[in-house]
Order: sequence, then structure tokens, then C-alpha cells
Amino acid sequence: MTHVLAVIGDMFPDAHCELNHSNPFELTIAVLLSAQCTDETVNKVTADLFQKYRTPADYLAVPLDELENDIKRIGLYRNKAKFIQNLSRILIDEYDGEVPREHEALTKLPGVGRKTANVVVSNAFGVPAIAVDTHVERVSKRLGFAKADDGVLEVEKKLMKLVPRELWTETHHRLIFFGRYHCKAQNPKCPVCPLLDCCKEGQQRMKPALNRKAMN
DNA sequence: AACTCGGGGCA
DNA sequence: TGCCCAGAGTT
Repeated sequence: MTHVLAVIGDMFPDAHCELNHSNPFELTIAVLLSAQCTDETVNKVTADLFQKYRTPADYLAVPLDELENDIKRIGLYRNKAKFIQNLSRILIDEYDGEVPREHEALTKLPGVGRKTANVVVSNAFGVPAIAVDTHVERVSKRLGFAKADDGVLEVEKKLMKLVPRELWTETHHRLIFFGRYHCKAQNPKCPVCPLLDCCKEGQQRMKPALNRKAMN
């Protein structure tokens, strides 16, 4: 695992959270919006969104359909608009308008699941965490850090065991970049992957190509 | 465990 | 055009 992280670190030395934000509240909104779409798409929307809405009260000051329209370029926008207004109400009523720093409290917010809470605590509050999204899950399974039928919680536990706590957040960022830009769901770059010699799945994927070579 | 939300990106 | 996607909630 240490070797793998070092290699990925060389591939993506600047791995970081790609969602544009300038405070915990904006990060929470951005991660919530990022469900099932790329960070790039989210950033296009939040560029204007964060100019118009700066506080929880701002999101409650407009009708639901206006907020829906403001995030319409993102998928699942009806759910997300509702989540944002309900979440804003709770922040005002129960947390003095601030995003709570506790993981438990975060996951109770509408639209905020385990993955979003992990991203918020690690990127906004400096608490070590490994957020397991589909990229981290896929990469972890391909590299053999988790079993194929493990759920996201199981994958998270296994990764945390393999990596010292102070490296959890960095590990999360590296695995995300590796999965997003190299070890992609479709057409992963196995032929040029520096981890091929320690990746069973990659070797398996490369076999047909080797067989074709042998035929020639 | 399966289903739903959904426009954007990519083949 | 058709397919999949940096999730979370409901049934």
C-alpha cells in the first residue's frame, strides 16, 4: 500500500479537492451538488451560485423553483434544491447558521451522507478521513485493497487499516485522482500503468493483448 | 437490495 | 443516440 501511494503520489503530486469553495458551508453545498456528476460541472454552476447565495438564509430567501433553476445544469436538481433549503433551515435553527464540525451531526443533514461528511470534515476541518466514492471503491478493489463484494463502509475500514491516520486525507485525494484520470471505469490506462506489476486486475485485463501479440 | 432522481460528458 | 456518472433517500 505504501508503495502504491508513493507511485500515485508521483503521478499526481498536486492531488487535492477539486470543488471550488471558500468556506465549510460552500464546500458542503458543492459536495452535495456533486452527486452523480463531475466536479467540473459543479464548479461551472457554483461560480454563479456562490455569488448569489452566501449564507443559509440566502438559500431560504428564494422560492424552491428559483433555486432549482439556478442549479438546473446539474442532474438530480430537484432533490438537491430541496436538500439545500432543508439543510439551510436546520443550520439556522440548530447550529447558529454554521456547518457543524462533528461527523455525526453532518450525516444527519439532508443530502449529506457518509461520503459528503467525510469530504467536509477532512477538507474543511482538518479531520483525517477517507471518503469512499465510486472512484475510490473501484480503484481499491482493482488494486486488491478490498474485495469485490465489499460495500463502501467495508472499503473505508480496510483503507483506514492500511494507512496511518495522518495520511487518510492525502490517501483519499490520491486515490480519487488516480481513479478519475488514470484507473478509469472504462478504458483504464493499464498499458501505461506503473502499478501493473502489482495489480492482478490490470494483468488480467492485459492478457488478451498479450495473447494477440503471441499470435503474431 | 433495488429503485429513483437527471443533465452532462463521452463513444 | 445511448450509456454511464466525485450519492443519498425511500420503499
